[in-house]
Amino acid sequence: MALRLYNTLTERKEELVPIAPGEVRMYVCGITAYDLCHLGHARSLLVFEVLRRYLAFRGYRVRMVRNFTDVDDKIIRKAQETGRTWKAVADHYIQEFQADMARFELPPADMEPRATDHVPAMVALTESLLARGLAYAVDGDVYFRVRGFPGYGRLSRRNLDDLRAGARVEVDERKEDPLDFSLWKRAKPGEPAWESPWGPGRPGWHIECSAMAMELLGESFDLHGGGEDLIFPHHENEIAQSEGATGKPFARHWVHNGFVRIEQEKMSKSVGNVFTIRDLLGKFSPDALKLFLLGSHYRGPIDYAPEKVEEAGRALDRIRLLAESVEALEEHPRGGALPAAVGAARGEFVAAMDDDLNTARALSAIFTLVRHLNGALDRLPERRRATAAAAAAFREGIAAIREMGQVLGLRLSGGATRPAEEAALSAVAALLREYCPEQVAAAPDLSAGVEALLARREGARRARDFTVADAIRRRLAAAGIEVADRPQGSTWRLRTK
RNA sequence: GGCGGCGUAGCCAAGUGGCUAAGGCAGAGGUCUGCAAAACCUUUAUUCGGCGGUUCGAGUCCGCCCGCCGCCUCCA
Repeated sequence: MALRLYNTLTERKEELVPIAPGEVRMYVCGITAYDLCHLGHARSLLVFEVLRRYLAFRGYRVRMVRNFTDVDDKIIRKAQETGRTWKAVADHYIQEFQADMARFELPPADMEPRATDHVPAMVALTESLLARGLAYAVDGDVYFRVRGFPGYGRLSRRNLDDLRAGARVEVDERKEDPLDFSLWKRAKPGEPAWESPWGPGRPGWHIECSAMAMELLGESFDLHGGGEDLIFPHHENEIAQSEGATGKPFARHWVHNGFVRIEQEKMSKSVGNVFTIRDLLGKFSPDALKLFLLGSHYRGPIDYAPEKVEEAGRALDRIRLLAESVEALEEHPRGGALPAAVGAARGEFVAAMDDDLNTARALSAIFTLVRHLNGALDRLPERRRATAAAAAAFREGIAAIREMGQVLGLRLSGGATRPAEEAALSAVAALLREYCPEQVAAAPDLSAGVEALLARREGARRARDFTVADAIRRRLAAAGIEVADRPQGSTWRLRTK
């Protein structure tokens, strides 16, 4: 068994066979640094991070490159609008991107090149395309001659005549064919410029990725990815430029993720239905957002709605609560029931991931194991006494869940999110003023506050004043604090969203 | 117009022609509890947009129709 991944180029699932045995070299198109990232970016970022992690899990060394486009029309326009330099705009949004990645708990790629650090490679690539007759220069601009590259349209399955018929491209008199695209753009006054054989200018968008990918990964590498909207023209053009210049195959495997939609419509700025990563992570934990995104297959569309992320958060809590219960197990000679099914879950997880990164199915394997472990836990005396062997088996189960979760980029541990904590804290403060005013000063943090309220509640319970006891419990629950009454006393925990 | 995708339970969603159609959320009943919560157990699609066809057998393949979406211009 090996990983089979859908290849856009061949329209079928194909086994990923690295060119260099044991090592996968992958390039993923990164962001253009002119605005904050939204949920669509988050999905793409997550999908390829999961791919990378799964490859590592399968024993491959992985080299993943994700670029930054730090010079282009949109950046220049943003600079003009806001009175900053193009460089300041790009630097700023790259920093914001990195901050978002940290909040979303995704690590950086192995290499994160900026386009402007690789201009000489882009110039060289353009020169070699000119030398091969696949490009032509006009007044300081250089265009790729689409008709000169026979394979053009193979990735996106388009033929040039159809494209031309449907083309809504601005007619540029200087182009031989309307579909020819820029390799090099002559600088207008005030625009960023690098020296070149054709005069000062800057590289076109598509050539950036070709040049950086080949410089960092070699002329031929294993996998190239991005959102499905990049298939045409961006990736089509990358293939034409790269293979046109080298005569060698560029990327073997092309992987594209589907869109995030809002109420059946593509999320995009023109529609005005964009949710930034930043806003979403103010409301939801990274794990909940990830679980939501991984709940459907990466190639299909996914419809965003806040309730769905909340649902994912509830599902996630089941895993967290199980892990906490297992950590709290007490070893006892007369424990019970050994949990089984760890091996089966792992097998199903691998089978699912091998089948075109089917994270939804992989998650079902995890949740099935969660149910089995919970069931075994329920059969333990007081749900907490296990023999040494049983306790070890439970811990092995949790370790397996953590390991599988980790491949999916999930943390599956740790406390509640900061927003949840802040909301809980203010609710607790209000309850303290109402039920134990003398304790307000003595209970400065959440934990002390809840403990004081639980002590007050325990007093009420002893006095069989269930009205007060239940009111306190109900209002704590409303604040996200879940109280459980056990034979040994009451416990509490903060739920996440 | 060209190319591509989707339509599975109340909601989300997986499903590689063949045992009883994953999993999550929500709902109902039960166990536990002073009552709850959590957890577990049971339960919720004789059926996969519609109609035909291929096949011993189709959610899965083919055709047509209906509905939704995307790409063809910058876009994850």
